[in-house]
Amino acid sequence: MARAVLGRLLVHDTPRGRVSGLIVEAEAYRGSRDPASHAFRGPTPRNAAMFGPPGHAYVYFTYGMHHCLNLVTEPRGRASAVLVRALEPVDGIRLMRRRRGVREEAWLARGPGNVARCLGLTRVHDGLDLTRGPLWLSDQPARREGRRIVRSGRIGIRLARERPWRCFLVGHPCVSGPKLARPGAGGSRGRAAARVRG
DNA sequence: GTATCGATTAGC
DNA sequence: CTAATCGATACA
Repeated sequence: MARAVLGRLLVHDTPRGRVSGLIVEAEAYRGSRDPASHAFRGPTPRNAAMFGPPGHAYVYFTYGMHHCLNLVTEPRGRASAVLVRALEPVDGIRLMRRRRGVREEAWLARGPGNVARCLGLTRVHDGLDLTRGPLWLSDQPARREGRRIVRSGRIGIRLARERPWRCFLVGHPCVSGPKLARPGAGGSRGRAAARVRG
């Protein structure tokens, strides 16, 4: 599913307008057999949506300040989800800029915390049915602009990081990751290269 | 009850 | 590299 959602349009319609973007990076998290998954130790109030029906959202709050969006992918009772790590902004770019305080389009929805911020998502949206809106995935065919899909280890976790369940569109400017130098973020070249190698 | 850490980010 | 900042988790 992490591969399958790449190039698909993710939309959030609200009174403030429509914001949307093409998914360009996603990570799979599996339940009971994935130590990195929030569902590894069984159901809790926080991860309940992961155990719910597929096609719903799992939105969690972390580091005391960020929200992250997952798409639940397996039948009720079997926890599994895909973390949306980056979008190519399509609709509502003005609103995204306002929410992020950033001008550059490629930075708006790079990283899972920024994806949720751009889309205006919080725990309120946890459990929403993605087939009914206002948060939904477009039926339009994937727009991958001819880019190849590759996999890598997952980012930002301690356990089971080697599992190749991060998928992204090669070379897409909106993809996150340690190999990308952010303008103004000096001196991370050597360390970043080492991390990519590992 | 307290201590620690996190599917992150921005800034130095 | 670290601060920010708070809910979840582990453990006494």
